Amino acid sequence: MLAELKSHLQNSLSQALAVALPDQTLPAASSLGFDRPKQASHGDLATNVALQLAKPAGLNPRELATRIVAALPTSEWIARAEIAGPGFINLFLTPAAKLAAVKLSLQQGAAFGRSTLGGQQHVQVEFVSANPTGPLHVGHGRGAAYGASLANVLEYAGWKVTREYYVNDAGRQMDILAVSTWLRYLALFGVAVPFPPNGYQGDYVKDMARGLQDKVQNGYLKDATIARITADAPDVEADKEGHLDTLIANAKKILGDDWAVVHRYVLDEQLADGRDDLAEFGVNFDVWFSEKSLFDNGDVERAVAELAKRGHTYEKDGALWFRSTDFGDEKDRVVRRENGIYTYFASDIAYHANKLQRFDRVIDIWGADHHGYIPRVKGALQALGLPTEGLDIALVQFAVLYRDGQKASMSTRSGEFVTLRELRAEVGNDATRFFYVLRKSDQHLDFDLDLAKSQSNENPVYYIQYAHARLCSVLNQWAGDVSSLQSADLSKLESEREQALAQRLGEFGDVIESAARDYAPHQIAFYLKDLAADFHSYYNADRVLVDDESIKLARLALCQAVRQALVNGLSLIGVSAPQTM
RNA sequence: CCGCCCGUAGCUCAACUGGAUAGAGCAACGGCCUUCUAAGCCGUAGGUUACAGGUUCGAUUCCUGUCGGGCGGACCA
Repeated sequence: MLAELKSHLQNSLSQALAVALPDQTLPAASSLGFDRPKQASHGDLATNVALQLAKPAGLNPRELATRIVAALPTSEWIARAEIAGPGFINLFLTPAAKLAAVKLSLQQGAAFGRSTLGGQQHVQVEFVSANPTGPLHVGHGRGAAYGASLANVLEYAGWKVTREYYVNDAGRQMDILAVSTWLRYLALFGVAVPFPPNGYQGDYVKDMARGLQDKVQNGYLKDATIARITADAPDVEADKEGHLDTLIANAKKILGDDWAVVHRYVLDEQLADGRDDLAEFGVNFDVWFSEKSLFDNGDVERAVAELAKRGHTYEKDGALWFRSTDFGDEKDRVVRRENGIYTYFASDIAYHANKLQRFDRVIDIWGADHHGYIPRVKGALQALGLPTEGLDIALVQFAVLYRDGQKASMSTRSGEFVTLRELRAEVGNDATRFFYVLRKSDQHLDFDLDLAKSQSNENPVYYIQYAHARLCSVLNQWAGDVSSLQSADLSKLESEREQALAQRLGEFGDVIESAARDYAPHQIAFYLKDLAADFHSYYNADRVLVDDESIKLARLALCQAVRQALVNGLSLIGVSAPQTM
């Protein structure tokens, strides 16, 4: 409901409460809420204050409700109030109240639905953050769609938002990618080292190898031989991880300074690929934050030292442990290994410490498989004396792709994954974004490829877009100046369907705030479906372009107002609003 | 064995954070195109909200237990 209407109703109700319960301490007007009843006979809005205040007041709820209604001041917004059920107060609104959103939408245009809920606080949304070791797959796609939509919604609801991608450019995985690429490169010159089973198998690695060849020809061939590369390597069957680590060590030796160049090359290639992929998907980032930079500038060392200084670490078996069990974790965690190398966890502590200093609020979007990580991260921040209330971690459940009723598998190493790029090419960006965001993020997602692809009424994404196209068509046929519709006489909108549609329009701002508060952009998709449904129903029942000029203008005003909400809402979830279909 | 998420119509999912007779889409069935886009509309049918207790005026929602599914439980990331 519109802010103006809401505060009016809150004040009216508050006045009535003061009369009905003169001796009670009453809730603040701004805390009074209203429900939207499911049934039309229960009015347009309902309040349960009488049920809630009955007990402290020592009255029965219906009696209290009667007193409140009797004390309710008369209003141009409230047509009447009724008492129902155990003590609900049902409010029936006047047409003027229901239609108020139409004018507001016309006036505010692209800002219709914006809110000041966030108070311009600075929030960071960190998402995707996939290892740049290969193409993004459909699981990353869901995190991307969710994170981008959430960031948009928060921004629209009055936060200052920074979209950030944490680049894991420091770890062993990048080394594995670099050595995988180099081995493929060597193979181009006939140096056929047996490819390790736990290396990166995908064709994109071979593409990068050819890219290296184009760049430097045989410049990285050095004096590599199978014998030198596999020197001192344990048997693959017995110890494949050790085998791979030895290959990496030998590659570093053979390549010398060029190792860093190859490493940098594969990183840049994969980051650029991911960035392009995401940009085409309508997902953009303000900051690409390097994990490696945390090591280079000493942040990791400092964070661990601070933990130690505060007495939350101990040494055991040559490694340095963080006593995370003191903070609710199920076991203590290593931050620095026996070999002196910091764990991923250590850089993650430094990263989160860094983030909490930069922002009022930090939202991490993680795959649900990382849930076990939460206690140790929050524990470490607590141990550092940082405000963990500022950190929210939103888990996104897996997306499982179905094709012809069959599960499609996805494993990066095996190279048999369905990439985000393939998915987008097959399904289209709009349907992909919509399907991803149509489920609550903590719900497992069955992504039905055949349904998403279908260009038919089975596909829900077209339902909303079609409503928009119809609206455009009507407005185009009228061919008048849309801005003139602001002065239309809305009292001509007398039918129930028109008022219901206008009322739905008035809920848009509530949905934005609710979606922002709950980190739940799916609510917007559902709202848009409802709004489109109300419009389709109206469109089918009544004609817009009628002869009566004032009625026509009023209806066009409603159309334009609804169209604006559809455009605004669709853009938040990254779906286009086509003018024709 | 332990921890987290989940279980709602045949299928895929909602349910305004504890409200009234649990709602949509698809699939099924019956209607509506010489009039602004039929990718639409109108209607019918479909439920013991996994199960058993508990909390209270009131539970899909909160608590306990059972069953079932997913994911975790590295000096990997």
